Amino acid sequence: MSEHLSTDPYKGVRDFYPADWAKMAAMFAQFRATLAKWGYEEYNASPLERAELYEAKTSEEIVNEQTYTFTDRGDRKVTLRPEMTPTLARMVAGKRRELALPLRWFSIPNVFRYERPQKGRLREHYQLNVDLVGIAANEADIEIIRIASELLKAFGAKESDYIVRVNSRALLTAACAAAGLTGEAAKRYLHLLDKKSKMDPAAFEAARSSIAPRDPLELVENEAGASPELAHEKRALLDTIDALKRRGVGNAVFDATLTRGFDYYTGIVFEIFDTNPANPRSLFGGGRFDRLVALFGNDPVPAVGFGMGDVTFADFLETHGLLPKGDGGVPELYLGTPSAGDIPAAQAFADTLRAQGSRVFVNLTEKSLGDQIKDAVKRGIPFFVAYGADEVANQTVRMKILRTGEEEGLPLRDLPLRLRSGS
RNA sequence: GCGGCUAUAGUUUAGUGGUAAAACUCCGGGUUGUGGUCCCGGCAUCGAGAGUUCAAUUCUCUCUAGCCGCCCCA
Repeated sequence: MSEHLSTDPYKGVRDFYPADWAKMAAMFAQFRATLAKWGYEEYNASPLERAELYEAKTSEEIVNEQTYTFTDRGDRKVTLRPEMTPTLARMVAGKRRELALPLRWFSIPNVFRYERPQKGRLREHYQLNVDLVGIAANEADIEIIRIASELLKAFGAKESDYIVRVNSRALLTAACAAAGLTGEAAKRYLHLLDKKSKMDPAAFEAARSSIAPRDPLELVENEAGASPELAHEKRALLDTIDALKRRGVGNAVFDATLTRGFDYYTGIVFEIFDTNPANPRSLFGGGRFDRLVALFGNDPVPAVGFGMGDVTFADFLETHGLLPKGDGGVPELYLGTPSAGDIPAAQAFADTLRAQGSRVFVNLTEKSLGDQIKDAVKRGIPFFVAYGADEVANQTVRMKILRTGEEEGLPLRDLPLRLRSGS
């Protein structure tokens, strides 16, 4: 190993060999098909962004310690995008006047984070992002959460397989205000709340009382009437959750401890969890970010959306036996050549098949036909046809169905149609 | 950033203080116009470096990498 280059991919990132990418592509195809039904359009952008895009907009720890940031030769600070939402906000702000709101957009970007890889967490992953931009009303929140749920169902998941936890940053902010917490103190409290489910109750109480004399969470649960703002936000959130339940998301629940890590959320926040105890990870996370676009100097543009990582999602599908296989565009026909001299004619014949839509693999080796058949089997190609002097002379071929071993004789010109009818 | 475990052929694994075994894969041959069986042969400086020893793949240390926790979470 010392004198050769390593064949391993860089730490925490993956190679996608064709069989691997076929699985990813099958997953993405399902995303695209489902989102198309809801009128969502796909966009994309470069993974390189100005570092300042993330400063003070994402979360300090993430930016300082968990991004790939470097200085380019022109002395610009550059960051590999750790998430797509700031890019979306930038793109929306950049063409604010030309874009017809609302925007229903989605993307499947690769995003990067600099941290130690472990189960379900890598340094690069693909993340489906779905956003509805320009609608402040809770109809937008409902649509976005329904889509998240519908995506899972499109893969065959049942409502018992996952749970949709919903909360509201506006509600939490109102509760903090009612408890006398604002600014930094409120932020610290939210951070603590985020960890509550993993903490010992006594430890939480101890930490909480040092920040907040009165627990805002208690106000949310028992004394919403203490502040009109708080009562209003709680009512609004419960209405939204009720609407979700009535409209196809029967497994939506209110969870007052859900906060999400990003500072830019302003309203509803939600996460979808696998209910299988073996895979207790958050699958989707999202929320409303009504002030992000305005950071670019425009008028505020309300927006709500979510992100979902391919690694945890594939784990979910696998756990529940729902992973689509995907053939990855394996060729339909292996065109064998009795001798190397037959290759040009075989390619020419293959051209006529390709022109009619067939996926054809032409042998380029000098292997025997027997070995070529073995090769076809190994590649998972279903049909084999030898093309040489005999076939040209007779204008017929013998097509071998490798799965069964049967052979069919047929005229050359019928081959495309035969391929289309499958095995 | 902290901790635990692991590292032997392309892959998955066995094994030993006296330079390694198997299965599958791959390559070649038996078998140069039609596969899946079978048979034969080939493919490993045992992660890197240092130390102990007559001798290290094996023991020790350092490094590197991978996996798994913690932290944090997109």
